Amino acid sequence: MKGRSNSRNEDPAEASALRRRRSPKGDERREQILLAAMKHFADDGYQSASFAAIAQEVGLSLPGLIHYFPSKVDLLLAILARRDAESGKVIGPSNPSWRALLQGLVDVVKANTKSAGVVRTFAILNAESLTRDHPAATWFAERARAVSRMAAQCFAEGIAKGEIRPEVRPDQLAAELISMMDGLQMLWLRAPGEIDMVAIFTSYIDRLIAGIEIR
Amino acid sequence: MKGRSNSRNEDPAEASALRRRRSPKGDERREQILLAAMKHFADDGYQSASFAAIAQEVGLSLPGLIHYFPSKVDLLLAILARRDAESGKVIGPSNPSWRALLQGLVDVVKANTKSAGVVRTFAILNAESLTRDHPAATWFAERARAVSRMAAQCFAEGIAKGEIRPEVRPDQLAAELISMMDGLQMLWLRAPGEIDMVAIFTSYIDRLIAGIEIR
DNA sequence: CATTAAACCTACCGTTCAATCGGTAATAAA
DNA sequence: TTTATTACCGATTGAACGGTAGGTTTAATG
Repeated sequence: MKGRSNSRNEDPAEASALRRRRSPKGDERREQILLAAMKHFADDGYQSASFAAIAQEVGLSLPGLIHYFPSKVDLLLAILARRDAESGKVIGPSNPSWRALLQGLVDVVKANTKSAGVVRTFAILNAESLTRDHPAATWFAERARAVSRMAAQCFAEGIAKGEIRPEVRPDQLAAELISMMDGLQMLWLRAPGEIDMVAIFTSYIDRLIAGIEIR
Repeated sequence: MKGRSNSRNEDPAEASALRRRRSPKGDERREQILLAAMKHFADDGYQSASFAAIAQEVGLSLPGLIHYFPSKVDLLLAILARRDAESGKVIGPSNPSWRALLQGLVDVVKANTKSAGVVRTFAILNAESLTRDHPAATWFAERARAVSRMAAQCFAEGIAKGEIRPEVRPDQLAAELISMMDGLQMLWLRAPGEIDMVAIFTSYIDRLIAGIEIR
């Protein structure tokens, strides 16, 4: 009884929306809101950012904002969900070689220096999510875990192929990589412009490769 | 006219306390408060921690706490000031060789895994201080700057002495070190026990030395 | 012993904040 | 055109928060 199936409209997009009416105005609003929220979270963090201030920035009252995102937490989760969707498109289920992985990370750092706003948002939220009961804690934890496992897998294959020294511990090396990237971002957040993230990370990666590869 | 100089009491400790009466009970309270505050800041961060809850933990009402620390910011700054005092005792104005510096950092990481509570407090505050107008922002920024300059100086001397490859950029290497230490702490904060900070940092430092020294 | 500061307390205040209630107006679908 | 849903708003609420006012008791000092 859930589908009357009389009209010609049966495509998946409509089916997933399930009784959800769309309006172009609403979609645009959602976009504005997510952008404004990211900006506020980037400045003040999630906890200190004011839900009402975000509403005001897009020309809405607080109830007006709540119409789109029923609570502050929902707004945060929507931002994280969108990040999932976007990175899902880009990365895909590929399984790169360890050299390609490292080169890819360098590219990521390069790209990050261009889009400072988004990067700042997620770096701030990442740091803030270390506190107790933070609504984004599990998201960042799982994300770090996934990346770590992926990288460790690459290094393990490198060892198996005889390209990487066997005494290298894949999981530890993966943790080291993540630490360096997150740490660099923290330093960069504090003094953007004073620090050359790309140069530092590149020289680090070069030294890393030289240190683990079998010549 | 600032000193009446009639009584025999003229030692510096008394002079700096300047009309301040001491009581053993108060000193003990101050100690309790600082400890409780660090615990709360470690759990929730400065912003989300409740001033009144800290008071309650040491068996005081909020005004009772305010008697000792006139505001929440004052309490935070007192914690930072104490850290300054303690690290001032330990480090001193020494100027170690770059090898001694790196070994010292490894020792610091080792020591940190023992005293998790304090470390967590400062790591959380460090991360939180990245947000706008955070009361601890300048403290952490200046601290990072000081450490960075010190390390860069060590590396520069190493290059001058012909022990380190001349293409190494001292300031960038110093930034890399700080990034790694802060990043490792973030990862460790999220899953303490799951990550072997000492092992990861040690192998990183070993590879770093091998990569920059002239053989 | 007298004085004075320390060591607290109860009661209260002003603000900020996320969220609710109960609506109205526009608009898309049947 | 009817109907249901979207897209909002003004007023309000309740809780949490940092901080103040004004007091009393305890204890150190001269």
